[in-house]
Amino acid sequence: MPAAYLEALNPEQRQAVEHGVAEHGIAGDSADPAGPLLVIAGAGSGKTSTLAHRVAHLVVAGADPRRILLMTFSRRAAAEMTRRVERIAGQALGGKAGILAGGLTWAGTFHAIGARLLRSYAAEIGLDPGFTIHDREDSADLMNLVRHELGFSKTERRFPTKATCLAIYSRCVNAEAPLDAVLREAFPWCADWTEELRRLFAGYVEAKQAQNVLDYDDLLLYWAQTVADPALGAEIGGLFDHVLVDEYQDTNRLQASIVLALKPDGRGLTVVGDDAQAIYSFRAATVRNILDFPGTFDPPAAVLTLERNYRSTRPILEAANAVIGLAAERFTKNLWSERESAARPRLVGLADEAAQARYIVERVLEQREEGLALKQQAVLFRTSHHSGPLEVELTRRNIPFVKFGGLKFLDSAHVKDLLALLRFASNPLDRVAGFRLMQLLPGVGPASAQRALDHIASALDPLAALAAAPVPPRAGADWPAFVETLLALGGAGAGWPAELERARLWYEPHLERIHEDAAVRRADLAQLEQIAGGYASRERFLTELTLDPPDATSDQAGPALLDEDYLVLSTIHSAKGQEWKSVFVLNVVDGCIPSDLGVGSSAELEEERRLLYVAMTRARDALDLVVPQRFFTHNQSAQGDRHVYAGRTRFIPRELLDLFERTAWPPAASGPIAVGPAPQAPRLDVGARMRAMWR
DNA sequence: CTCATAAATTTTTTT
DNA sequence: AATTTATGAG
Repeated sequence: MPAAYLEALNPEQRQAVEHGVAEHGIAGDSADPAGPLLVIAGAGSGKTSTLAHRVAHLVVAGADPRRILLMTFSRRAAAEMTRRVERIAGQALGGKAGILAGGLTWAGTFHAIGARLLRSYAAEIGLDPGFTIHDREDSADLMNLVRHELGFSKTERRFPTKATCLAIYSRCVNAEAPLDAVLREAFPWCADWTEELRRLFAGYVEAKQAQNVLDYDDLLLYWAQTVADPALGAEIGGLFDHVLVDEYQDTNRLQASIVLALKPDGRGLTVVGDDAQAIYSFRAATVRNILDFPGTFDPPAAVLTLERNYRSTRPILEAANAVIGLAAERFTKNLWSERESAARPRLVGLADEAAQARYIVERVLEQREEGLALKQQAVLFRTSHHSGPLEVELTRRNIPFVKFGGLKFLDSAHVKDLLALLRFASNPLDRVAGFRLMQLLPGVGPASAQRALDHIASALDPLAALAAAPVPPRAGADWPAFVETLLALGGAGAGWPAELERARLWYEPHLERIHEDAAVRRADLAQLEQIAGGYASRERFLTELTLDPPDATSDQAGPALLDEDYLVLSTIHSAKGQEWKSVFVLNVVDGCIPSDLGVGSSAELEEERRLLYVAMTRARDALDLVVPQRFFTHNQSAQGDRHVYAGRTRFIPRELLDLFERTAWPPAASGPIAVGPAPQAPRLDVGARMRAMWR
């Protein structure tokens, strides 16, 4: 008797769920799971649901949930997946749901899982288990320190910036490619610096090790190196009977190495993805992983394709298919839908970004009147700052919104200062944290900070050494308080999260002194304390916060907002895997999609095309692509005009136009009447004419 | 050596 | 528009 939850699946989904799982329990026993499986799952084809069902089905059939490794692209996806698995399996198991107790203990991102494994295997690979994790900015700061030490900051020609150096380093690691190849392919303008970069990276690696610090890439790199050892690889791989990987098209070579080292023969391995939705090659992800997957094994992996789309109406899907259909490379499937609708997606032409913002606000409100909650609507854009004018307009009209992607609240200086204090107390060898902290004190600059850090670097008890170190000449009265706070935090301390309050009390006077807008920033710190309460210990807090930063920012920040209705603003990248009833895409204009920067190579151009495809396939019932004739741009050329006149994106050429309903806004018939109190564009821009006289 | 000011240089997207 | 480097005063 097949389980009820299987009945809801279509034949392909069901095959994917049942692959290698016999009617009565897992084929053979759990030590001998099925061969490798690749599921190609198109947009909206029920991918998440299928994967969740498969995991649940494995558990129902007797697999131990604690021996299932489930790796997702984001923390949010992991949480969603866990929730669904527990629901499905809970229902099927009924009274025996106790089997799920503890649930899926190994569900998370590659980085989070890596951090956890490395902490427990630290001793065996010569790593101090107390390591701290640097986020992107910390890593860049450390890179900068090394760059300074090597004297690359005062070269004749400008050396690449710290961020660029880190990006190059990161790509070498993640693509498993040698430096010269990376420079040639991705950073040609830095090719002259090959030898200097090599020395820089060598220094960077040494600095990280001396300070007992890992960066994002290390979490994967150390993991890959560990499982590359046959004995350790077998041991760690042996922890798991089943390994499932979501969004496989957006993994890079390093991640693929890890997966293959865990399960060399592919037994128990399932990967899911969609080659048409690969949008992370800038992070060294490669579609080859998914395309080459079946042939990696002997016999090759089973391949199942999910082509039925349950999300979008047929006209929306047809338009999206047409866009991706023009791609240089054919994809592995064709999506179809049975959701009929008369409404084609709209292609809306309007004057500029201000009009674009007003159009969206108006349409969003209109749809809400018709009963569509704000939460069911989303605005997507290519780059984070494209939503600027819209955010202004939304704030002015009092429409609540939450923005995903772009600047995080953790990136703000004051939050980083406070976190640096906690990190430095936990790991006094973390120079980046110490360097940042000490310079908060008046009279302490880079030189004094360096000296103090040098003084404690080789000490057995670094904090004690700091207390004994000479006080920087101009630090004065602030220094003893600083040291005292560190000692208090470094010892047993007041416990968590009381420690954070102690840290804040030290920091607040400095905050007042440094920042004009201290009041606003204090509110952020209060919020941080709120968040901190949710973590068991300082270690957990610091680790998980860097790996999983709260990913939404909103104007009227605060947890209260999350209960209310709000409009979603998101970069296309952050919108991955999500769906809304109504979707707006901003700036569907050449120069934005594709981005001006993305037209260099044809590979980059193709990725931009997939990006538009991903954006379009987020929509269930309504899709508006907005095309401003004129849009604002900065630093395109040194003194060039800041307005750019651009046409519709090249990804929607004339022959595709019939798939869209083309409208102009405001409607021509409405005449010169202003809509609401919104400022109209001037009829005549006299100032622009005056400026033009002299060009 | 620190701190303030002026000049120069810039490539989105994120774990 | 924002960040980093160079320069000069104290």
